[in-house]
Amino acid sequence: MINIVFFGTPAIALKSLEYLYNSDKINVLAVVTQPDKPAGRGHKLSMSPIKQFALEKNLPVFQPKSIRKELDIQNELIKLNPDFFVTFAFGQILSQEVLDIPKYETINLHASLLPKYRGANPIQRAIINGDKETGICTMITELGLDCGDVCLREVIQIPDNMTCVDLFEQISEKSPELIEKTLIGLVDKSITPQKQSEDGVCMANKLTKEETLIDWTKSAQDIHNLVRGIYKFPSAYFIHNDKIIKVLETQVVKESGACGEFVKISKDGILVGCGKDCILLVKVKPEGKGEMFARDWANGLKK
RNA sequence: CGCGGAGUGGAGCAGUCUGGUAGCUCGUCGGGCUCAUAACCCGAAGGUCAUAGGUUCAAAUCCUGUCUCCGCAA
Repeated sequence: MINIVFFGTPAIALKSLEYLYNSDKINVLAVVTQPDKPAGRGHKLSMSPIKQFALEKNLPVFQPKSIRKELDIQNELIKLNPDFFVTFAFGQILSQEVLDIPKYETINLHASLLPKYRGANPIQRAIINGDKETGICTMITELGLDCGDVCLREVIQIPDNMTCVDLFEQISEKSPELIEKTLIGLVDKSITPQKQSEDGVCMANKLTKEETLIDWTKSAQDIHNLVRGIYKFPSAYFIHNDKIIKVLETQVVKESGACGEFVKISKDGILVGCGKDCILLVKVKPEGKGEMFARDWANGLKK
């Protein structure tokens, strides 16, 4: 039986926690997650999905504002005498003192094929950049950002119409087993962590507001990649009559037209000119409104 | 009590300020035109205007409460 403490916060890590909790080879001693925060409309205090699960299963929950600074929580973790720490989208940087607590290592799951896309936002970046494949890695956590030795990796294909929501889903599905295999492999020494190559290191930075605004002078393919890369959240958008219009679904069409102009409105949607080819807006979400077909939105516009 | 937008035939909207016949762009159905059509022409069906009260001769419209959806911000 391998004893672990699970560090995680958002929904993408939930299946992994659940899987490890149900595994007969793994024993989850406790869960560490971000503090409850006022979130959403109305600023209601809400807890992370990971905490909700932990409460349901009566697992001990720790919620440090900063795990590096809160020695009392560190001491509690030491008392648990864990073999591993497992981190997955925890959202805080650990210190060497924390990394030294578990008997073996601290294992992190990162959602890219390292050393590509180190950092905060590997999933959406892979789609925005038009990559044909990405993946997940388990790695030994070291002090630098996602620079530790890689234990296991799994490739995930990105078809042309995959959205980040689909990719999140796949990563969420595939991660649990990879983590379990990693833990077992490290204990029985069947896995030897490999150094990351220095070639191909690149960072996946957080998205800025400017990046999510559609630039119609770019190629239709680039815009399409942006739209599906940040589908649902935060969504690519443009401004029309001073309102934010989010774009949820598009298709690249081999036609030409002036950048940003509505070239044609048909039952399929709104065809907009781009730097290269045209992009067909299929589904949009105007500010203050729900998701709708672009064609329906066009119907209601004043002529 | 973070800021704000919205609920009107099946869809998207206007009408609300200034109370007085339910409107627009589509869709659906029927008919016409056409070799044909997602195009065009003619016609029809379909709405207790989110909900509960109040004001009024009269409320989609003014006042009060409730429910629901959404954008920003975090």
